[in-house]
Amino acid sequence: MAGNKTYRGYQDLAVAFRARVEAGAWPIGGAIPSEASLAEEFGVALGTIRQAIAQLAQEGVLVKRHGKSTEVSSGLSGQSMLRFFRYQLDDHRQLVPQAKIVAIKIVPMEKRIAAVTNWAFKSLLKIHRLRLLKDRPLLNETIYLPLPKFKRLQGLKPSEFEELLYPMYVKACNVAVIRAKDQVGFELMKRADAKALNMKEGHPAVRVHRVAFDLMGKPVEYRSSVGDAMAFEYSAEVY
Amino acid sequence: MAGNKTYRGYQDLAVAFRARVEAGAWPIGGAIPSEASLAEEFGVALGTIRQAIAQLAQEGVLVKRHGKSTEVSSGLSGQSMLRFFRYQLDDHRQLVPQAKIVAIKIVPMEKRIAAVTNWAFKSLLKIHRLRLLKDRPLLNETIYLPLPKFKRLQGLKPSEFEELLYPMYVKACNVAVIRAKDQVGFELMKRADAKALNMKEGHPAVRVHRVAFDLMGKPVEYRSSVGDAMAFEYSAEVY
DNA sequence: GAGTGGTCTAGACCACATC
DNA sequence: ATGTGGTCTAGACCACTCA
Repeated sequence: MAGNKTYRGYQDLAVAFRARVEAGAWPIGGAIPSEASLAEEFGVALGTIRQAIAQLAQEGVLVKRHGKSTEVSSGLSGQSMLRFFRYQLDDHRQLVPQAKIVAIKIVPMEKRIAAVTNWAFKSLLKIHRLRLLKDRPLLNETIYLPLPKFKRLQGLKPSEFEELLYPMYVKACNVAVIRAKDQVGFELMKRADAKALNMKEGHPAVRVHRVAFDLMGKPVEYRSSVGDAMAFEYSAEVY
Repeated sequence: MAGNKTYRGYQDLAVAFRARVEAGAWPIGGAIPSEASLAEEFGVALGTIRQAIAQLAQEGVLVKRHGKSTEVSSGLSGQSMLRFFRYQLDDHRQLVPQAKIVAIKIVPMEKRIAAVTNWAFKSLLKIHRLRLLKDRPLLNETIYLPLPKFKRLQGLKPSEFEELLYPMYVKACNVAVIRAKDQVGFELMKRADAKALNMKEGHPAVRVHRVAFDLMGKPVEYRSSVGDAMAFEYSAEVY
């Protein structure tokens, strides 16, 4: 029915599927057509469709649900930096993390950000955000978003922001973050961070620079998070 | 020919293959039999064998070589902690990292180590090791190895150790490390670390605790590495 | 029970590495 | 040229989800 291009293998199918996601034909969080119907549509065997889907599932673009459907991933959710803090370890687990938007403004592109993100945009949405636990500020975050794509956040009031940003990106801007790269470094706390966190300037601080990627593998967010180094414990897997 | 057990799916095949690796029937770094011969041996279709192999390849146990063979992984090699240091970034890249074994001894199991590794052994091989760049000490490492398995390292002289430990584990003890979990934290440098690194006690320090896993997914090494926090930059991917 | 993804088969042909 | 892994097919049957 639809297969317009010359067919050259399941990788081409994966590309075609990706294109549908990008075009919005397969919306974020929604189910894609069944394997059987795709096989018919593209004129290939079921196994070939399955191989293409398996690859995209592996990359985190699609999520398979046995007996139900295969869906377009709606991205990361519980990946907050807050999980690296070891405050109140013995305390009750019922702590509700809070988020407070301090400021939102538009700024011109900065060179250092363009360098790590490869963004060619001219202006950025810069969001200043505080993360708290039991009303105590733990993380001072600065978030940079490319403006064409995230313009719907531009006019929002701080109170209209949700606690978790990634799910909010999906709803407000149709962007799903499925992968990120973190850089964890150490520094002496700068005045601005110290003020926001109610700590002393020069106190040992941890700084995490994160670049987040969407379903197409393109960088969609740059974030810098600063907190108390002595209470931070980062964990990661190495392969 | 060999299929002794009741066959219940490709996951059972994966288990059987893993068992062969563990038993040494398929030696580390060596090629396993061809897919066709395995299909015949186990009395299943080629595709089923391929699925089992794909799973183990995904887990890092096997490595596929198109046109050649599928091999048992010989593990990580270039995963040194030294890669997180940003000394002489503009300098020539030709820096040869060095490693110096300071001390080797046998110690009784420590509770905190048993807690994170689940080891039930009674004694450990404790290796004190220094990592240097241009003769400058950057990392002070303490490595704990369970003793039955690593007894062949016990009698070695410091000079007989190689620069990279993981490849050495393969050769000397038939253990391949294919995965690890890192925990990155900050602390004020303790006297012993400061002395080893030629720094001042109380200087900001980074500490990485690592648990390394072998082909069977079992923890085989616990390591604690301390360095100058100001020169450290850890990077990781988030999924 | 209908529909979906998961497993398996038997066989064909392609792509790569090696001699 | 031979042997290995990689791709694809067409069809069967199983396992899970949900109305």
